[in-house]
Amino acid sequence: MPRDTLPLYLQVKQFLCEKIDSGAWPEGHHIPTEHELVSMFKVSRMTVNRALRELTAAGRLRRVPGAGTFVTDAKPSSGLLEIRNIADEIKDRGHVHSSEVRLLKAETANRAITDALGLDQDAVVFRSMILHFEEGWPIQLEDRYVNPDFAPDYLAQDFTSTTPNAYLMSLGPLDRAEHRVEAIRPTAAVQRQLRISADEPCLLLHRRTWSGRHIVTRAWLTHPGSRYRLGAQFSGRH
Amino acid sequence: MPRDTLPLYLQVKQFLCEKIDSGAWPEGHHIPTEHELVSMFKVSRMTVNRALRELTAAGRLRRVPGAGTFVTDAKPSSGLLEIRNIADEIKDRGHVHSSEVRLLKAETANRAITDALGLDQDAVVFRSMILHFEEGWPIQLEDRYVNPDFAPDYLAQDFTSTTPNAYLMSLGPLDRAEHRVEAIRPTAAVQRQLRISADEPCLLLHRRTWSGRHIVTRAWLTHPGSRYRLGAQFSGRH
DNA sequence: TCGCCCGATTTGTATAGACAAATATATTAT
DNA sequence: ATAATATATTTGTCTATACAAATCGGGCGA
Repeated sequence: MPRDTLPLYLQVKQFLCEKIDSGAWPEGHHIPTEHELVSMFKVSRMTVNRALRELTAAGRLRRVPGAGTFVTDAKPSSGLLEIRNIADEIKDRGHVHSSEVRLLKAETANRAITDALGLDQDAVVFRSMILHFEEGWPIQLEDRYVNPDFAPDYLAQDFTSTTPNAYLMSLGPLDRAEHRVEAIRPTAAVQRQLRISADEPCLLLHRRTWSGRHIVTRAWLTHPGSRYRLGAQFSGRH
Repeated sequence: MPRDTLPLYLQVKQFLCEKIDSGAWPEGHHIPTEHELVSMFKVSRMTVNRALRELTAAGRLRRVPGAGTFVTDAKPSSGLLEIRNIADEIKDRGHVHSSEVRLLKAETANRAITDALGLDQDAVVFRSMILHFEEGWPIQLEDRYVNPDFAPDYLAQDFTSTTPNAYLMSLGPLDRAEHRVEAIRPTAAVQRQLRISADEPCLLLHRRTWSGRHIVTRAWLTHPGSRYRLGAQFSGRH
């Protein structure tokens, strides 16, 4: 049922989200009451109520009967289920994302890599290493091998403006992914890149992505333990 | 706003969920129209609409304007950090699982805990600490707070024969869970329990579980980084 | 027979009003 | 001053109604 104008309850949601995202309403802030929003938007209370109810279900607001509606203290953590690129994740937190390409070349991979990508031994594969920053702080070191059959122009991309994940998804449907999460000690190279000490634990997210029956890419995403959390929500019936 | 009787829209949701879960309405089934549900439950259309809208948001129904409402084809993929108990996981690997109960008592929790469980301040909550072994090696330290309203007999259970997770699931439907994964340095207590050194990173899985609108349990699951990996598969569109 | 139009059905959004329940605030009594 | 009480505020649920938009089905005409 597309329409020329956005439904009223979505307009209210949009307004509220902007206030929260911009930081105008910090965590714990007491937002306008339903009655006030009714006056502001000239809509019925049911419409305002729906907007507030949905944002509450989404975890952005917390409502206390008799008291008021407040901005949720805990920001929603990143989705582990969804294959998101780190840039979107950071932007959703209202932070600035930037990245540096540390390596982008073709190389003859070892047996483990070619096997994983379903290629012949000694086949040439693409490799990229990209360091992602959140508000200027290193937040993820992305070490990635890519199947050239799937992305022949991979090396020609500018990965400071788009992420490998976003680029690969634009080429075709990525229909399956496998993740593994580990807590590890950083190697010397990782320590240097992420600017952390040797005793800081790291969260390593290992990801393999399929398109059809072939593996498209295999990535190791290393995060500093002190600056990153991986989150996921599941909802069932009610 | 607890009440003696379940809100009408939840009654409708419950009815629909039972039909779907029992298999009475298979995938793709055309469920009764809003008008029919209005007649069945003697409620207003807005109430029925809310129930259907929320189940659609939860991914259990698919609505087509002008056509009808259908049971979703794809079952919810609990693929990722599935709520498995560690015992099953270890057994699936063909290994021997054992466990030791290190603590099992009622205590007056701090504000953060009672808030999380939706209880009054200074309310008494149940707490358990259980150490799980795989082939005799410590593999998980489970520190858990439980809402006594949901599991009044929690303290009387024998958690060497059944896990807290399995017990809680037997009491009622756990319909929502939130996970967070971190890489952390072990505390002194954790080092001792898991028999690891101070420089060994640990994987901390933080889990909150809901039943209806109340949090049932909050658990911290700490694994030694060298002996544990968290795996997950996810298929679907992007 | 095939295609088109019109009406019936179904979902999507929106309103105004109502009462209940939980909380906060002000008032009163001790 | 403190405690108990009354009042106002705020959220939660529910109803009856209305119109819009999308789809489906049948009848009509070429």
